[in-house]
Amino acid sequence: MAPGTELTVGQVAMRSGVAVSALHFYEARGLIRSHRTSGNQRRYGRDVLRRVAIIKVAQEVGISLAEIGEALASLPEGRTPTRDDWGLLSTAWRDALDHKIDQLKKLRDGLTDCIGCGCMSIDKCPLRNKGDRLAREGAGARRLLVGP
Amino acid sequence: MAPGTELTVGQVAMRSGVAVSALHFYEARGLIRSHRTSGNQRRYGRDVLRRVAIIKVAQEVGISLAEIGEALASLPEGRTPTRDDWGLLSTAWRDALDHKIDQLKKLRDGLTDCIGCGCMSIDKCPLRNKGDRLAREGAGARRLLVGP
DNA sequence: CTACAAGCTCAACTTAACTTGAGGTCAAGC
DNA sequence: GCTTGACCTCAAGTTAAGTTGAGCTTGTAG
Repeated sequence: MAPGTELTVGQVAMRSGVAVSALHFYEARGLIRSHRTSGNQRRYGRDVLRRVAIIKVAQEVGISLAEIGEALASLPEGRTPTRDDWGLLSTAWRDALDHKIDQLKKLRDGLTDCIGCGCMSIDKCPLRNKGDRLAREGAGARRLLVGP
Repeated sequence: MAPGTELTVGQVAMRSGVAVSALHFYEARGLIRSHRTSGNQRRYGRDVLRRVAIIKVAQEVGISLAEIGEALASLPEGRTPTRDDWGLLSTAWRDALDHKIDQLKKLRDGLTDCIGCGCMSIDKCPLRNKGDRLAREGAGARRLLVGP
């Protein structure tokens, strides 16, 4: 296949390290897009690799598909995101990430402190209280942890 | 209630911020323990609050109930965990946290880089490559956890 | 031109971590 | 002694993020 050619699901799967079924799934969820050949087979533009990469990385970090979907929705459909598109997305995410990193650090430091503190009082334990705050934030109806 | 008294599920729920049903659930999973009154109602020792706190915090960090259960199993049954018990747990978990923070930073930096880099080349994109690496790592049957 | 690998759809199953509900029991206040 | 609210059990439902399988179509290599 000449470079620049469109990709089949299988190719995307191989290159992205994501299962074909997962790609179908992402498409059903609107996270990626494809068009079809005359024979009804999916064909993807190269931007899909970028999108999938983003999805995976974000998931590693515990961002839900729903959230990822919202972020990706801000990218223009069908064309490879431009520098500016990227800028918007990544700036927004970076802020969220910064926040999250910060919280995790606090949590970590809390843990470290708790090694020494004895923490007999649940109510005063900084760790516990942090946990509460995070729990409240991160949890819609439910939280699934692939992550955070 | 005099201090030192045993707690009912409702009380534990209120004090720990966890639903009664979740407490039942944890008990079924062996993460916490109770004994019963003559009328078959659960009564918890005070150590349960600490355990629940641990469970919640660990979850924040992305540790599964199964793993938490294993860790808690190493704590002596029935008594409030000591400082040393805590030390072991929190050291291990802090590593998981560090890992997670690290991943978040990578994602953030990847995003940041991508603002400027234009990243038209998927193959060279740092984000992409990170994604690949992660994909390979977690690829087994399915990954659910943060793995250290 | 015919295998057979890849694709397609759709429904059902999976796991984690709970929640909800039905149907029945216990205990404390009036 | 009765009513009300907290408990109990057990089964079934829920959400996320996919996977698996059946049954059928495409496309490509020999």
